[in-house]
Amino acid sequence: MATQFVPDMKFILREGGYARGQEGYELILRAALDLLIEHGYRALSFRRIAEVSGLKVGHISYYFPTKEELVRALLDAVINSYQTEFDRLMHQPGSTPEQRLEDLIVLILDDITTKKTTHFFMELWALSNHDQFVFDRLHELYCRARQPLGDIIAELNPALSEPERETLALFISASMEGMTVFAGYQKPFRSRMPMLERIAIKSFVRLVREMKAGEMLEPAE
Amino acid sequence: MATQFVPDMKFILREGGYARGQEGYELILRAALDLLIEHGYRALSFRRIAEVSGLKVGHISYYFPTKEELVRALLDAVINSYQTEFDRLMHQPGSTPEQRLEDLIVLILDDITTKKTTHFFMELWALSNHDQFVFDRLHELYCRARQPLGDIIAELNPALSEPERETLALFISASMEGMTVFAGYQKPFRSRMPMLERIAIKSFVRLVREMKAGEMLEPAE
Amino acid sequence: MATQFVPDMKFILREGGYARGQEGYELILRAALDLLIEHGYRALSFRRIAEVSGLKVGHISYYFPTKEELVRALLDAVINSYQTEFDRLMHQPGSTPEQRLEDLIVLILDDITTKKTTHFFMELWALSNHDQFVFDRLHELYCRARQPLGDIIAELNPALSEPERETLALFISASMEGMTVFAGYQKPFRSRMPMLERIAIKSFVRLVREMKAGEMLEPAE
Amino acid sequence: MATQFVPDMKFILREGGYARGQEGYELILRAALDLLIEHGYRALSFRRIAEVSGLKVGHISYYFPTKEELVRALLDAVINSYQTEFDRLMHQPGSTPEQRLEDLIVLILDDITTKKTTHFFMELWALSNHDQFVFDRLHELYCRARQPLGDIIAELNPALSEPERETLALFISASMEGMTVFAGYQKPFRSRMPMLERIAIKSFVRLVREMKAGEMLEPAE
DNA sequence: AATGAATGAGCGTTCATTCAT
DNA sequence: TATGAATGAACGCTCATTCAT
Repeated sequence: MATQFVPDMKFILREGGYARGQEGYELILRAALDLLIEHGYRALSFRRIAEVSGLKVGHISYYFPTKEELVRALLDAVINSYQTEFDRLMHQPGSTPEQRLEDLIVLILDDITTKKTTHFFMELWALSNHDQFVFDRLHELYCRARQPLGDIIAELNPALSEPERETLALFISASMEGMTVFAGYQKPFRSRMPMLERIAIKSFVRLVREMKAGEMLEPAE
Repeated sequence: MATQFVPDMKFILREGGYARGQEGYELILRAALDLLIEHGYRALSFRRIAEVSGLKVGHISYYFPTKEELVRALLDAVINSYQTEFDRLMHQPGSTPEQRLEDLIVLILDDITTKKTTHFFMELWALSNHDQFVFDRLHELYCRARQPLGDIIAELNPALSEPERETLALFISASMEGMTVFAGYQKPFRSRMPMLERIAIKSFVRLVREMKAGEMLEPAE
Repeated sequence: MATQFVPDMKFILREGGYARGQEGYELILRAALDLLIEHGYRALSFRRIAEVSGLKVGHISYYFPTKEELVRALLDAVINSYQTEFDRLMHQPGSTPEQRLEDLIVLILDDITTKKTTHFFMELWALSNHDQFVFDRLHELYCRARQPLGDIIAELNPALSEPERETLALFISASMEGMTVFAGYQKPFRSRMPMLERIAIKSFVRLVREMKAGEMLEPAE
Repeated sequence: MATQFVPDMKFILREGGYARGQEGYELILRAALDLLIEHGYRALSFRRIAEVSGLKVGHISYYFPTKEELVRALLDAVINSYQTEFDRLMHQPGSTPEQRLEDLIVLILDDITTKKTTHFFMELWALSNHDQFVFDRLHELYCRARQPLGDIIAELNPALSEPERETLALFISASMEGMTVFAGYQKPFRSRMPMLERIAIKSFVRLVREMKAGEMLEPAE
């Protein structure tokens, strides 16, 4: 029934079990992610997963005894795949720090326009307000994703202290996440993402370069 | 500091004041908003609204024949209240354009740290991916909220074209929304919001001032 | 499907509600008792109650939000009906104390041979081992049922102390309950109940008459 | 005091000792009995047996293809063990018949206060109402357990006919079973069991001695 | 012998909704 | 207006059982 959205990510492997088991395990997680992205968390029920995956309801709770475990496994798998991809892409050798910063911005803002990222993270944001596990996993992911940004900032502006670099990275990261709301997948200003990208590059590069140590600590007079 | 846009919920009242039986209408929406903010969209059921409001389930579907109507009425009312407050607060006479921009930034970023705004908008973002009505109302709200920002930009940098000003306002607005994810209510970097505010002020003011016409249209060389 | 076993007892009335509601309420409890007696506690499910009563599953949890509440209401109703009947029958004016004791024994042992009493109490005994509520209600019922027995003993043998009378009543009451196991409804020695009754009368009357104060406190030498 | 009929569960072993893989068989029944006694028949599921025994669900239905077979094997084993112990303990040579009767009463009433006997037999009583197999096995057990009692009665009162002796044994046996309800394990009058024991001894000895042939056949005048 | 995979029925419970009162 | 009664579908989950490995 649902659009067969099958993300291109490697899921966590289960430990042990027969080969046949791994198939069902993956089918379930793929179906679950499909539902989450296509129809939101409300649609994430054992019965709808059964429909989409072609398995039976009881079979799903054979792999995941409770819904909580299913959700955790799903988030773990998807967040891990983001982490893996981020780690890979962000540490690739670039020429100048400016160029690497620019590449990073483009990478993230492009990712933001995908259906998967737009929908998945917006669900996570909402869930994280009422679910400690989601909150923690999300925090962990963002921390790791900010790390390469912090490294580049350290190169571009060595005068800044560690907390200052961190806060700057936070500001830039947050700014980019905010683009999801207006220029994410099928958002009203999706078409302006290229312009927003240029503004971001211009603004962030200058911000990092010209920020003076201590400057962000004093209240603006 | 920490000006709250919507200190109480008078806004929920329908025009014309208290007609007979209108108290029920208000009670329901108040309870619904409370549930949405405190426990998320999952908790927004007729039964729980009945519990919280002290009314009976049947009574709620007397006012709102379907859940969809209730949700729409709720979002309508709350979004309207934000709109009203935005319109009032953002047009208040300020000294210089810079000062007015700064005031606006502080106003929005402070509002973002409130429980109500953090939780309510994150629910809206998630819902807007699968519900056209939410999508439209949210778009409308943000358009009106960006208007005063566009006006200030026009004053600060008259050389920019209308679409350029709009895109700049979009960028700034999106950046600030993104702060919700990291420095919103009970978010991991809530305590750094003051620093983020200073960075935002510094960065946005310079960005608006120094942006050249046509600059954001060309790809970065 | 089940044999339409409809006990002749007055159920507790609900407070408030429409007249139509009382019907459904009684239908459910009657069906529940029917199932408990005919097929045991295992058969006491919302779905089987729905089948037997002709109502819908959801309707049953309208009256009884949880199964625990249903079970409690059922036990309350049935135990209350026993209490009412006991209180009525046991306090009726009899000629001599011996005659009243004999009447009581006959009353109880006859009741024990009914399907309702045999099956219902055996379920309760089993449940009471793992359910505090059942334990408490059962204890309460038996305490009240022992009271008239204690009164007769006091008349027949005024020399006994209060705890001695109580323990004697306990012994006699327990003895009679034990008959359920062998001479209850459809039990292997059901047909010998008349003989057991005569033994009981003979034995208990003599036991009460001839018991000496302090005798049951000393270990047999 | 407090002689326990079945101190450990060796009895559960099938004849022929430990064949290969028999450990599983024993583990399962041990776990099943544990569950039945600790949490009642409701807890007797393959899953919970698997948890308790450390085996896998599939493994349990390898030994016992259906739950019915498992339950029957369990009851069979446990009832057999009671039978064995009864036969052994009740035929041990005593001095006088009175003394042997007294010993028997003490033996049984002490056993009744154990958790295992109180819980196990109350489950059996309830099950026997809806399960012919349980009914039959229980009947058989009680018949054999009554035999030594009948023998003692024959010695004490040779004037009684065989059916009269049998009925007297039935009455005494039933009386003692009834003590389970009030003075069994964790029952409200558990602490009065010593007094009840003395009453039982006094009452039963006199009853057996003084019962006249034909007396229990005529209605009391 | 032992276990993982899979099934289908049933469990208590919540849900939005309809309708008579 | 307001509420109790009633419905039917779906929820997460447990169950005994079957089967391939």
